[in-house]
Amino acid sequence: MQTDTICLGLLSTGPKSGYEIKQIFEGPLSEIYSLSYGTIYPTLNKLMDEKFVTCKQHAQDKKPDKKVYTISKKGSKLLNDNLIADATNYLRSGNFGDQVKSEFFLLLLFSKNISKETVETIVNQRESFFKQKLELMKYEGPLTPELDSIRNEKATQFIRGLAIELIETGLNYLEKNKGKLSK
Amino acid sequence: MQTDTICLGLLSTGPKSGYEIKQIFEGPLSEIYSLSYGTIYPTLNKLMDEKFVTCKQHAQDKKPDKKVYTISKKGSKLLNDNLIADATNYLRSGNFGDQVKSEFFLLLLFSKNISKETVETIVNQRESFFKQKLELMKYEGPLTPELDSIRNEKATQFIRGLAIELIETGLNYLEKNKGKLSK
DNA sequence: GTGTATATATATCAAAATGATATATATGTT
DNA sequence: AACATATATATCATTTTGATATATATACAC
Repeated sequence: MQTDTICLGLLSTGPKSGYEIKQIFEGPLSEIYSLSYGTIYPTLNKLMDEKFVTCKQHAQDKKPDKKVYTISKKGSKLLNDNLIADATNYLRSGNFGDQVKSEFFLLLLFSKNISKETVETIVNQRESFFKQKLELMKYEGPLTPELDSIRNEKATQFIRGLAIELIETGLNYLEKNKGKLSK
Repeated sequence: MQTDTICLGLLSTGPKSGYEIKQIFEGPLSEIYSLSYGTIYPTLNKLMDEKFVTCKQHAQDKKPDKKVYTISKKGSKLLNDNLIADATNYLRSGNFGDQVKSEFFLLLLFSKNISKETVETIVNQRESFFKQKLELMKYEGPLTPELDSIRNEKATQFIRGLAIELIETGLNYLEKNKGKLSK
């Protein structure tokens, strides 16, 4: 799926800034996708040029202007067309797996060449990182309207439930089996 | 971690061709990393130029020559140095999460715009794909020596065990909760 | 028997994405 | 006083992807 479509999809639940789109990929959607600022900002500018989104600049005290993007009718049409094409291509492709890149697991894979103490630190840091992430994932309290519009989506709830189970599975596995690495 | 280091790490368990490196990222390591041919072949050529690997060309009846790469002493030294630096940088970075990109979950996220039947087909295809993958992951029978050298690594066993649990978690979640998507 | 698909194998390259850096300010911490 | 972190956007060299090309064998359907 192109980044255009992803941004339009996120904006279809309510107006957002580039910074907030990035936050979504560091929070509720971090287990299913990621995007860098270097992709998000040029994409939003391109969508603006082609009138798929409109932009309101909010002056803020002493912080850079916040540019909040809203999807246009033309943008909604594009989103719809692109999603139908993407779904068809996905089924045609025959590739139903995800792309994963894990620095953590590569380090474990080649851990023969790394000191035992360093490997232990790496595993411990991973565990506390994901314990914290799990708490954030389970958080039900108030959010900014931008993040709330995503959280309330049926599909987001579905994805969040899965993300929680995947993190718990990974965490339990690490705790039970990490001894096997150093043995 | 640079692609150089990843290729050297895989070659450190035994000589392999570019095609076999790709196979590893489609099989036992697919849940933790991925690389495309467009990255693998140029990297192997670069490693050759700089004498970090040597290459033996095996003529095959009517198939392209198979180029089997072996790590050199110079390459082993580089692997060791790079891994120590990568481990240090990883701990310093504070970013202990993985990078994930899932076309499947993006399609679910934006499934409002996709017909109910198409969404059902997408979910069913995903399920049969991962059921097959699970069987492959659990396979204990004979393998080519190249794939066997990776499978026998302690760390690979560890990663394989986790991959199996993650796939099972994902599969069970889909089966239990897919009804919630269309409701 | 002829077309189609898949598997073995490597190579290349335009287009896309990353990750680092820059800019600017407030707040909190050592 | 120095340093880190959070809010916010922008840019760009380097890296990666994903598609395409080349070549042959096997297997399966029509």
